[in-house]
Amino acid sequence: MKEDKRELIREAAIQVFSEKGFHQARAEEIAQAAGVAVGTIYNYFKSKEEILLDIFATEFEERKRFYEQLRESGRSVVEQLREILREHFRLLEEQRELMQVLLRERFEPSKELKAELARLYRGIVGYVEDMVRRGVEEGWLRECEPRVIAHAIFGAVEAVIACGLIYPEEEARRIFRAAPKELAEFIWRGIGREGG
Amino acid sequence: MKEDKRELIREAAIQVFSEKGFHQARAEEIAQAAGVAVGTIYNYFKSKEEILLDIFATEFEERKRFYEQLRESGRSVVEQLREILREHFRLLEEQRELMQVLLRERFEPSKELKAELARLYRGIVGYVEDMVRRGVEEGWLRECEPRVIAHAIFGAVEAVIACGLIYPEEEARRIFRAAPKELAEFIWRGIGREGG
Amino acid sequence: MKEDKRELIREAAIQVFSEKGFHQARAEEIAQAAGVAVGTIYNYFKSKEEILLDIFATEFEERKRFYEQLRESGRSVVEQLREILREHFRLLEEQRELMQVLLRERFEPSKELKAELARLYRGIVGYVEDMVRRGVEEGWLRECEPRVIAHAIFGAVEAVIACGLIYPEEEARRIFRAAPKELAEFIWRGIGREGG
Amino acid sequence: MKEDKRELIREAAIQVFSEKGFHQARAEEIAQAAGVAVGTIYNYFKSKEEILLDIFATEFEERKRFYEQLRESGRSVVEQLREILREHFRLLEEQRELMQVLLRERFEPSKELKAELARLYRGIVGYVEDMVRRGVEEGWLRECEPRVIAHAIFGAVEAVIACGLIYPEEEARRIFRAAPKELAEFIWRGIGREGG
DNA sequence: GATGAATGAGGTTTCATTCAT
DNA sequence: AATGAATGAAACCTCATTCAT
Repeated sequence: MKEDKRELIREAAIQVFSEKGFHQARAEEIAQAAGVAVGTIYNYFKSKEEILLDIFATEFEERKRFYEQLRESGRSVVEQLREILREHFRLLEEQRELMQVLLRERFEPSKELKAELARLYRGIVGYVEDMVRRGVEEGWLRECEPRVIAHAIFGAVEAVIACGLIYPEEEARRIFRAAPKELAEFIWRGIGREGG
Repeated sequence: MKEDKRELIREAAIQVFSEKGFHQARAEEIAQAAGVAVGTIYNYFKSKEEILLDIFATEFEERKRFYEQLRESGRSVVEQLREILREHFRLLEEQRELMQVLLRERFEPSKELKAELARLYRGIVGYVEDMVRRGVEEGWLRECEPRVIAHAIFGAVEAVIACGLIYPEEEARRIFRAAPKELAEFIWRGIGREGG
Repeated sequence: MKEDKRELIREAAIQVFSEKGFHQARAEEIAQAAGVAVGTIYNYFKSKEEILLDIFATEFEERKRFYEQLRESGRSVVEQLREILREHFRLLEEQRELMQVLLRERFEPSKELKAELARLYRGIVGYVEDMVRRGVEEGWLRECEPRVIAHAIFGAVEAVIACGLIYPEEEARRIFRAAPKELAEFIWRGIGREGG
Repeated sequence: MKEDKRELIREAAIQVFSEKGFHQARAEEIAQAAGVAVGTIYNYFKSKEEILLDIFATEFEERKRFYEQLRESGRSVVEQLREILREHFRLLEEQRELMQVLLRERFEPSKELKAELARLYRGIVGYVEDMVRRGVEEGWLRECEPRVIAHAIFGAVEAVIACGLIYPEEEARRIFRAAPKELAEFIWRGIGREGG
């Protein structure tokens, strides 16, 4: 019950942040979107910043679990990559607004958030990096700098996702339909063993 | 002379925006960084937003010229891609702060900026898209969705650049040294004709 | 039973008011200190202000009784004064926190409280004033303006008590030990008949 | 010019603080009383608290100078005491509102102010304490605890001054007229050498 | 053109009080 | 009677922008 209200506020915040961006989002708007009074927000979160941080933490926690399950699934690296892309774009369709927030506020430079966001972000990219490193060690992937490549992969995916912020609804949808296959191909060729 | 002062303010704004982010940057700070009074800023720019817009416009204008020259240089698509990456990372070293601003505020959703930024951004990616499309038509590149791939390329590069916001100075530099070659390889394999 | 709870809350309020002052004291803190829920406070008091008022009223009522008993005790004015000082400093040791509240919030100017506090305060000083007036009439004390002198006596005592708010614990205790005798001497010489 | 505005705001704050008390005084009211906009206050003071602190510091600085001049005036201790009382009551008539603020907010318990106010307050009482101590050493005053007596003197004076907060205007004025002589007598007898 | 003091709308957060359980 | 989550008015302070000098 108590957590329901907190969740309610978090969802409302995601919606408002995605529309206006973190700094433009007023506490009053979040409250309205959640159907509660302004004061109620502060019964569940210490500050507006804490809501954003909570959104990141929750989401990254979930991705972390996803990556860990994947890692232990015993599937091939190619399949793991495909799975990651599929999951990313599934989230994108289902939680478009959340994704927008994660994308936009990623580099939020306010002192208190910066360190924490960077930590969470690095954590996630770290999974891809590990995967690539193991792929190279096990001979599935060509020689490369796993950290650079991990960021490149992440960036490629995110940039395509960001089309949702840039192109009109219709065009965005067209892009998203083609994206998973295109990206998988692009990434696989980019790092796969020649002739693999 | 008149343009010197405007330029001075723009440079100062880049510096402050890169440190604090657009919304955290106070007009007073920009004025101080520029060595002028606050009022002076408003003799050259209508608002804080207009400075950001100007930064984007100027930078994108420059890139546009660069891409156009490149397109008419008659070089092969591979070489053009290499050249683009080289240029990107050159800018990154020389104008780290500017790049940070461009990255961070890209999705700035404020009403007035959004449309304009989207237009500028699409313009730039459009060049890569065109290049890829021609590459495919001319048989240099494999069959693909040029728009998706263009964004993927762009995103891959930007994500690696963004490492500068995430990793400590030392680590970032290490990444940047390896990045151009790694990325060129990644992208080229990703879109090149098999056996190309 | 009912009064026990009200008393419990009053005691808690004294403690919190003495630590933070009336305006800095939050209802939640008082509730916590009393070991009840916030709502319970409002079952016994109409408002936070009413608690403060009740603290003053209760305390002043008690002092009033003390002064009346003293007046009817038939003791000499000198002895009555000594008794008052003794009582004051006894209270100070026993109810340091209460005394701090009485001192600090005495001039609390909020509309509803002001008149009432002034009335209570004047009532108390009035006893000393009466005592001094009778002392003069009966020839025990020198000619003087009883009202001015009554306030002076009261002030002298309170200022010494206030040392507890100003000096560190240790120093305050040292002062308090010497205070009753010093003050009695000071006041007695100040208003006694010469050569008395 | 610049200091004029700061002074203007300080005066306005004294007026509002004296009417409503520090915590009840809203920044907006102070601004209105000063005939400036709210923001202007914050161009001259970091916070509302800083205004109060500034009022204390300025006033105490002035008193410090007064005490130091007095100390070096070579006058007898009796005369010095009379002079202090005269000055106190002169200020009271001229700057009734300021005195109310100094009295009321003296024990303000907010963390940041408390230490500073206590320091300033102790500084002032310290002068009286020194004077009494020298009086005792030089044989003008009877044996006593100078610190206790200094606070008693201060308190006696302040309590009489506080009548201005408690009694109606007319009655207060009547008290103030009699007060300096009465208090001087009271204090002098209280600490003077017998038969002095 | 340059200045920077003044402006005041607007934002976040607090907290006394209520009321359904 | 007791609870404590919800309320929302109110307060402090910020800062983009203006304009008289």
